[in-house]
Amino acid sequence: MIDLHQHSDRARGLLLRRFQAASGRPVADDTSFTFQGPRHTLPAGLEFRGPGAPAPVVVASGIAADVRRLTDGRRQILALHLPGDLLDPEPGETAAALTSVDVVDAAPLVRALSEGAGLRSPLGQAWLAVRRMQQAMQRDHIVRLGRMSAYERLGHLLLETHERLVHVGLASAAAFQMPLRQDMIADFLGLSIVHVSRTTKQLKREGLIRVRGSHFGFADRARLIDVTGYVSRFAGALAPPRASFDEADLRRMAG
Amino acid sequence: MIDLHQHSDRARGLLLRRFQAASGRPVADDTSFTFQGPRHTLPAGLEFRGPGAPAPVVVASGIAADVRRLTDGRRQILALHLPGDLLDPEPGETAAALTSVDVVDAAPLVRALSEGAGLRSPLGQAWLAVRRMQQAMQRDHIVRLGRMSAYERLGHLLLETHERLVHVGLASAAAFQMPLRQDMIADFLGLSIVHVSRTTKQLKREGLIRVRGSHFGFADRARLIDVTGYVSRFAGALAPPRASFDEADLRRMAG
DNA sequence: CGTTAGTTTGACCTGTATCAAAGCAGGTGG
DNA sequence: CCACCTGCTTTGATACAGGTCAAACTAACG
Repeated sequence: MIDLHQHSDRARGLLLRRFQAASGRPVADDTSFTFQGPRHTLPAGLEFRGPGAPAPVVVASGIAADVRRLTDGRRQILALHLPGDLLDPEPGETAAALTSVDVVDAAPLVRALSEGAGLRSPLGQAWLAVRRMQQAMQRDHIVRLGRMSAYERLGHLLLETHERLVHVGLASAAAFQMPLRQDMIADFLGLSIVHVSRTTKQLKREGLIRVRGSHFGFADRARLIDVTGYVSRFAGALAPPRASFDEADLRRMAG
Repeated sequence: MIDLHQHSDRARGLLLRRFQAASGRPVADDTSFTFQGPRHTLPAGLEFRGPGAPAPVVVASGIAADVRRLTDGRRQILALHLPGDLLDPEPGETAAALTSVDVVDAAPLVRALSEGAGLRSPLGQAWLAVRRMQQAMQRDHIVRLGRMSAYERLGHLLLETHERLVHVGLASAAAFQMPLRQDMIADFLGLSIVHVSRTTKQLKREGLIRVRGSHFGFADRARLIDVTGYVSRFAGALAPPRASFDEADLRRMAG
């Protein structure tokens, strides 16, 4: 009971930080929505297809991902969902819990947006900002896979993941707990496990990162940003929203 | 004048076919919107940033694309826009005319949707279907780049492009005019120009395709679909939504 | 402690890139 | 009508990034 509330509060806090980071503006901790149970714990390895029963959902802890699997077993991770992220697999797509994942139903938020505040509200704008950011990262991912070397891909991913964690308060300025195992990194970056290991070593050797277990630190973040061409997709980096079609997004989530 | 009208009508016809193909339902040729000038011709090679002057826009002829360029000149094509497609670059993203491209302003359509028909209408639903389809193809692209061989990538692209052209009436059942040069294909598939040439030859040699200039034919489409794992993203092909991660699944996968 | 899941290393192989040159149009001007 | 561009594709030779296989290492954990 108490546990449940702590969980919902945590998810709420993370989500609001996320909104703030994506929109670039503080989002008042208004009372237009609250999360209440049921809270689900998805065991590591669980794969499920969207739209799910409690969907969309907010990740409270653990790492989820959108995945595709080819007939011969090859796996490609399409996107990562860190704590505070909205998880809402498209119809026909598969999502997976990479680690054990706690989620809370985001329906109250959707309701608050479609009935109450609306997309014009700060909350609504933040929601849209998050979606735009997700799509921008999806495009980043295409570039990473299509035109970057393993070395660049890994550095880029580390910078992106770190930044996302920082913005929900789960990492300090120059170091973080990497939440992905090497096999997941491999399936995300389109590489083999072995090569991820070797590439990590190379980044270390060349003085760009420091690693102890799953704890990563940036030894020379500026240079890493330079060599990977990393561009932040958070607030400041995004142009202001366009007038048209805000409605579309809402309906998609609602219907 | 007359030319202008022909152009707008053509764009309108293509767009409606596109809507129909994406939504899987005939879209009545309602009069809720019409395209009128100005019609732009974007010269081949032009790059521009969204949101552009006439945005969104419908491609009437030619090929446009969303592109990213790395600092050292490497280019990655994120998505292709064939005739009948909506082109609406995100803020901060770059679009390019790969060939000379004729476009018409899609504002009338946008107005019709936001003021008149609404998203619940057949037209609105078709619009949403197109957007969903674009996103599905974007995810396909990630898989192609991350986990498929050059051979698979190329075959997959040919099938996709052909299908898209068929649905706007620009290709017959088993052959089509490939609208992309090999350097564009390379930048789309994350390959070198030379390897695209070699891979094309291999597909030919193995009896999957027939090529004469830019005219491509499928010699054994079924086998090509099989070997590339191609899945259509057009209407009928979308899996019906399934209720998911109910407790049953959780239990089953828990172990 | 032994067991297990994850990472690292080494040896080797292959897919794809790179470089450079040669073929092949389709158009232009002489 | 030929001769020559110019833009695109193809071919060959070679190099390298990244894959595969298999074994050794590490660390957490019962």
